[in-house]
Amino acid sequence: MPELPDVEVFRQYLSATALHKTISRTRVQSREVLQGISPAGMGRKLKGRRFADTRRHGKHLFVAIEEDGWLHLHFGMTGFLKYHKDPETGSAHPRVRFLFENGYRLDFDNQRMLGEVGIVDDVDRAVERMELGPDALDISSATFIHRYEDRRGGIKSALMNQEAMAGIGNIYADEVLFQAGIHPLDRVRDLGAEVLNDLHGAMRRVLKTAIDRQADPDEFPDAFIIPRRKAGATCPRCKETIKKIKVNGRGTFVCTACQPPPG
DNA sequence: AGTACCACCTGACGGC
DNA sequence: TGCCGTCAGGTGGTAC
Repeated sequence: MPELPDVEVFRQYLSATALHKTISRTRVQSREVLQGISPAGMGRKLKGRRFADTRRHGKHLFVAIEEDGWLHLHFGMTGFLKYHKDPETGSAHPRVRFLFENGYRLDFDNQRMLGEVGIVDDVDRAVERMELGPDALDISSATFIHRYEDRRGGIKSALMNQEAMAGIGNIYADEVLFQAGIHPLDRVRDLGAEVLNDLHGAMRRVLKTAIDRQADPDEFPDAFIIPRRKAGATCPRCKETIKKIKVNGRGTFVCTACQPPPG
């Protein structure tokens, strides 16, 4: 699930639920997801402290630990957060749990364990170390054009490259390209500054709309292609049949009428 | 610099 | 019902 809009919704959720509450203990159910810290180390770092603030960069979420560093959460393909009180109705795969003195807990659920939980001292340095590009909602049109105009290769893989720009994954890349009327296999170099500028605008609109709708495809506008990610669905714009292709090994949905394939 | 392919994990789904 | 291949909204390594 988690691309930029999903992680932004997680950030807002955590901010609304788990900030400023004293942590009584942590429970690590699957230590494979811990990065660079032991379960005991995690417990020592958090016990008796409170989460104080949140930041997001691309698909990464950071949670300030009162006066001492940041919790770093990365969700992989299957992660989400759940703040709840009842151990019975909690999440199905809670890999790490943060228990609060008020009886609630925040679960880091991560079915496939492709996510990561760690501690970092400084968010900016962590972003630098992971070699993440500018956040897709922060990047200006000028920087966007600058970073892409000389790239070789296809536009979809470029949008998904987290070093070029952070936050876009397989699903939202398809949506952004659909909204911009650009085929995922178009060569970046052939697009030109004007088209890149349009693409940047389409990207901002898609991301903001998705966040407005809580990243819930059921709430997306009719003009979005995300809720129609299945072979044989019809294009919301022209009613042609949506095609499924592979781009860099990833399932990719296109309307070849609205997104003409490269020559 | 890009891409193709495999790997990491767990689970759902369709075909036989 | 059971087994099997395939696929999945992420990322990293390696080989070309």
